Amino acid sequence: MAALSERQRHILDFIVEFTDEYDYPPTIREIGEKVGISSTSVVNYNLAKLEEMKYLSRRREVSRGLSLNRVKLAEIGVTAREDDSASLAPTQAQREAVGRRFRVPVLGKIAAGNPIQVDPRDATNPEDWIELAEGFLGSSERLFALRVQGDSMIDASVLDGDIVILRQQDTANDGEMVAAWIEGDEETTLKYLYREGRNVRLQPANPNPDYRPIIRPAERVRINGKVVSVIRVLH
Amino acid sequence: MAALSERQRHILDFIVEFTDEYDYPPTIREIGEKVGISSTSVVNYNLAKLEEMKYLSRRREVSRGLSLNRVKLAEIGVTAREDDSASLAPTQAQREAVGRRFRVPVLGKIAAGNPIQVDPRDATNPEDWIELAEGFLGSSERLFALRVQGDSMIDASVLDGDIVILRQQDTANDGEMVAAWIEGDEETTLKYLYREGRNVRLQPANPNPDYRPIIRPAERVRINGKVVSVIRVLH
DNA sequence: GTTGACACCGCACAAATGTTCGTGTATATT
DNA sequence: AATATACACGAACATTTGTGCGGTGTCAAC
Repeated sequence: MAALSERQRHILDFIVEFTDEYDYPPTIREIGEKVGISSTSVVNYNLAKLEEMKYLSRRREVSRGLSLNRVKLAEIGVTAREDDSASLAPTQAQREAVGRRFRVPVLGKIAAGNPIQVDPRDATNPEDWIELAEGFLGSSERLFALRVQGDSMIDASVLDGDIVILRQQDTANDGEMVAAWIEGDEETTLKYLYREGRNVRLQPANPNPDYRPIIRPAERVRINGKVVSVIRVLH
Repeated sequence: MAALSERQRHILDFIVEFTDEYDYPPTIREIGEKVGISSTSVVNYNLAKLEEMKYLSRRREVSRGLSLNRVKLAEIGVTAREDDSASLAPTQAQREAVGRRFRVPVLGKIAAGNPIQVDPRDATNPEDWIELAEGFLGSSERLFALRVQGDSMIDASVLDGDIVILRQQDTANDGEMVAAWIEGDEETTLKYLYREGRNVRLQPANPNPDYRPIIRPAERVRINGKVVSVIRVLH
């Protein structure tokens, strides 16, 4: 699967921003204007690509017929608003009434061993939701979850089958457990993060020598988020 | 200010329903069709009224240029979807799967050698609550939580500071992780359970020889509950 | 009975907007 | 060199879609 071009990322960013502001998606021309594309057909072309990659769905011959896949967007760090689509924000009282709970989408599996891509099929419809109380993990903003596959983090007491909850962020401190996207390899993996000069070392936590650290130039590693919680369900 | 006509209410209902399904608002004609209005101008007329009454706002000369005021809608009982995090709306099945939320009391700390009587029936003063979604752990009945102190279960990837969620039950199968009260020793401990004849062996999961199995007559061990989930919050 | 506000209809127009086609330019592949 | 592919451009086209205007019917007020 092809990776996102910079242009496509801009398009996604803009659609999110626009939709959040107006409650309806932009037209092809509105996208082109903002992203700096003079031709409507080019926008159309890229939208088709984005649909192929499941970042959004389109309805043919329908104006503004876009529907974002926000779950998939979270994967690549395109953040959207968290709360309601009300153009007039809910009052404080209403917020209280609703309660401070939030759901976290379990986007798919992340291989902590042999790195594989987060399964795009499951990304459309998260396999599950984890519901937590605010305050438990601090802010409810920008959280998502992944199901761990493999044993590479076993020394960190993260087992195969565990669910890790991550806060979406682009950076992290040395020694923190992160989910990272490795450009070129086109893979997402769960590892400890260490910086080493211009490089980034993604360190597994398993004494088995099969699990080797992955060292890549910093600019080719994009951090998806930092692990803030680990959840295990026994059977 | 005039009240809502039945037609206008239908229009609002439809816009909400449509937007929830497609992520973009309907056109004037789409509204007319569904609500049973043959003329676009009539829809337009009523939309103007609705805007006057602040139920929505419109952008002139913009297709689908509607933005609902969900707060105002809530006042008159027009319900919208609860969440909007996923643009591809959850299926009914998924909605059901998420189910109700419930809170689990964190009753206290549990540690070998640190005698803390834990009585799930006496949840008078829990130090905290964990909030979970039903379906996540099955029934919400008879669940409680404890904060782990010590490393006796480190080999089971249960670390100091983790929160274990237990289902209150008097018995458990061999190999299950349980919280057990040991009469005579007057302590509650978190261990693996094994039966050995008339005896019960409570087995820690730590290679350190300091952590020895505890073997007691079955009648002197009371099982408080079985661990069904482990939760860790990183800092 | 006339007036005027209100709700509605049908239709035509113009603007907005998605689609398509021919073309060009790199880059990789054969 | 020839071919294939991905990406881009511009223009024309066709459909979608909001707007505007003339007209109808009802009802309460004057």
